Amino acid sequence: MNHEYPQGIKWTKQRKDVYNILHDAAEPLSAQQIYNQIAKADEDGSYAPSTIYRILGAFEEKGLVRKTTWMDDSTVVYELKRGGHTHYAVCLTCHKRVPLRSCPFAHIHFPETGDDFQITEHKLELYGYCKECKNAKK
Amino acid sequence: MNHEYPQGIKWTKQRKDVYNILHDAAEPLSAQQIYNQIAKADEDGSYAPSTIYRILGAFEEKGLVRKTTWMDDSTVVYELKRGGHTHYAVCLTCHKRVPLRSCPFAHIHFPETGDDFQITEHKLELYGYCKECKNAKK
DNA sequence: ATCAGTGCAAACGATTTGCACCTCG
DNA sequence: CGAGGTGCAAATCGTTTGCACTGAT
Repeated sequence: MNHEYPQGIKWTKQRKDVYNILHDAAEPLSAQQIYNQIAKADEDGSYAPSTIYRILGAFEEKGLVRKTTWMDDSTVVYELKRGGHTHYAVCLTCHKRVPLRSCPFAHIHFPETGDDFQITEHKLELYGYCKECKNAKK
Repeated sequence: MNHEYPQGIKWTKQRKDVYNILHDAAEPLSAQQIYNQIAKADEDGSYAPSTIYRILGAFEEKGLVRKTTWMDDSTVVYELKRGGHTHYAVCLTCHKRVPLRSCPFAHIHFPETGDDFQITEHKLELYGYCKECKNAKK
């Protein structure tokens, strides 16, 4: 836990735990995943599920986290807002997710939308087959 | 209803109705939206919600529809698989969706994924502010 | 001390499932 | 006629809410 907790919010034990889990996560997590992780780690009884949801809601309001869903799965997931953003390639067979090492839009302009729509963010997911599943199919 | 129904599946009245609605839809629809549309149009009592879900599930298995979610909203939506695919720009204020008139990846290569991941599909959503909401903010 | 945060259990909305009946092919 | 589809109601799953209690500042 060698990191600072952002200011302007009350840091209870529960909130710190959730924050730490998101901080160490390799990819966006659902409320359930966070709950399970806490339940496993915490001997002294875990938190109420509702608490996790409320904490995530509070984090979102404060702009600490980004709320999204994977497009192939309707579960809501949360990720800490860091400097940049990451896109993923998702395997259609084993559902493994591989982060892209760069954003294809870094130096590319977005297409016109017809009206003068002002683009500020974007989300991209690639789908296909990972090395293992591709070979397995042969 | 001047269109053919794909073969290899039993075409009940209910399935035809759902198919027609998806056929005429401008964008992906949720089971609820389809249900509501049928409930409104059909005087003679509408279908059981479960029927809509089962029909959509059957369509997906047959490869007739594509199942997705909007990334800013966890609702599951379905769209008929047609020739191409469409991306949308979503207004962060009024949630209006504007279809892009072309896919930015039409002539652009995907970034490396590290492993040799074989990309077959992709999904993109742009976020920002539509003309009206952009002006309203001033 | 005070007010926001938490636990618990009940409420909710979307989706699924079991079972008896009905219908397309 | 027979396999598969449908309606209904109960069950499930993720998430939200009301209320009394607890804890951070």
